Amino acid sequence: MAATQALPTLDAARLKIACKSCSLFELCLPLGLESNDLDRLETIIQRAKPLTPGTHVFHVGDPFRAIYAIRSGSLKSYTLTNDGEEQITGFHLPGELVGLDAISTNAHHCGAIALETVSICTIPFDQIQTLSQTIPSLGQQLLRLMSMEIMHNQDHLATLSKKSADQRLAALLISISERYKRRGFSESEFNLTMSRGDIGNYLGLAIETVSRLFTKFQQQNILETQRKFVRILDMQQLKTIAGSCGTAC
Amino acid sequence: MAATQALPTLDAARLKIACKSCSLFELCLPLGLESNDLDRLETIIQRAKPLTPGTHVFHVGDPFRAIYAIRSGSLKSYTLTNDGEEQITGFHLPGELVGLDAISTNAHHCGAIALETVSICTIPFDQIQTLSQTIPSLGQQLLRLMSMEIMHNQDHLATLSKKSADQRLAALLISISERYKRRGFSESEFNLTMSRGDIGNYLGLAIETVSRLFTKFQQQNILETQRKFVRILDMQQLKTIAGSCGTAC
DNA sequence: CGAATCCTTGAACACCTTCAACAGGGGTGG
DNA sequence: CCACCCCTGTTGAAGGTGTTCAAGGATTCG
Repeated sequence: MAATQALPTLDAARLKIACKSCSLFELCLPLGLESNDLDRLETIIQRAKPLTPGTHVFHVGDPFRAIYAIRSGSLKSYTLTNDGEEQITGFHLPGELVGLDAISTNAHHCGAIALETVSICTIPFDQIQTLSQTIPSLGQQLLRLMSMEIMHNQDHLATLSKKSADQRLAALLISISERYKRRGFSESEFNLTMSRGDIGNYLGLAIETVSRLFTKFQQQNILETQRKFVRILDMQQLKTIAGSCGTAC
Repeated sequence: MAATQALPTLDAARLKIACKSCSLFELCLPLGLESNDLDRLETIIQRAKPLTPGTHVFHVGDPFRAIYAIRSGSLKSYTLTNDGEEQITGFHLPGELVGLDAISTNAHHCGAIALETVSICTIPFDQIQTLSQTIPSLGQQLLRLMSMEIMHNQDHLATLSKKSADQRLAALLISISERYKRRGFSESEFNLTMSRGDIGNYLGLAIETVSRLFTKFQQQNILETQRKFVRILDMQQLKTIAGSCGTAC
């Protein structure tokens, strides 16, 4: 059972500060694991050098070997449409997993690119599967995370299908704000790590429309922006715009 | 509604002809299972009376107890937007699983409604999890099916984000055609089980737009339609419209 | 047979896109 | 350090695609 071999002290130290002391613990794959199971998970996790902005974590079509958790920084994931255009499917913050869509085909259907300097935990999939057989809660957490991804995609799908441009941008800003908040950062001030073009691509809008919306929100005193920096001045109104459901949400 | 009479011998027979002889075997959850493992899976699968059109398989917010496989007929699944509107997230044919999005929250995020008379296999989730611990390939197949759902949602997301109304309807018709074909039905003639309103809702278009597109495709001799019946006359052109990538796809 | 529902068609309008030009940083090289 | 260039982002005007509003036709079901 304890395949964990004695490790050099340096590695042990590095591993020790890994998942157990990671502030993202409760958002990430290890959630729900016992301490000793966590130790076993940590032995299979690989932590490489940070990636520089614009670097691929994996490309579309790459063979599927691992899933990836973000330790710090942010990513965008994208698919290619059949005429070769990029469709951004999500922006990912620390604690989130990417690469889950590759399980069924054994090849990455999405690509993932660093939006800023990013630290990644690489988790080889065959080893997760092996571990899951003796750590049921690991497999369960993997299922939960995949289910969350399905839910999130469905929400975004509804956004693209039904909402106006204003609503879409408001919803994105709120989503980013809430995710930063959960990670202990300011919910009202942050730097967008993605370009206007990325935002437009993700929201199904032209880049010019996104730009105009930022201007408009600023004129309405909902936001204050300087290029990538955003300060939310009126969260309530932003939520009203996003949800268009009066005061309740 | 009517009393579910216990018919022991009939039930036993019905269970016996279950997954092993089901024509959907290779599309569904049992794929990849050994014969004896399949027997064990079949003991937990519940097969109730067919549902009548318009009946819910499960509602939004229902506690999560099981996932559901379609034996015959078709379903639509939908989420509710925060202002209470229905957003259809998918149309489902025999062999497909629904309810996978509920795993993370233990409550159904989507609802599912029968579009016609539908036979359902109910697979209690706690029992799948128990079984998966001794049948690894069952857990793997579940992961694969969830991954496929993620991929499918991402494709649809790209459709809503980038494609024109013509492209969206063409893509949907091709998707339905291909899925019928894989199940041994005609790829060029079928009955749409969903309404124009459902199609519009799914594709992010007004019902009037959908209606006009059907008229247009008919005038272009791509389709022949009589209300819900569709005959595809020019599959090649339909694919060209959907993909807008010349002759290749 | 009538009512209700679903679908179709027409016309005006709105929203967002496209095209075009310009502004403003950030980096590089002189 | 400044000038220059490139890239990103902003702004304006025109145009198109799909929506909305409105009315009429078809089908189903009681």
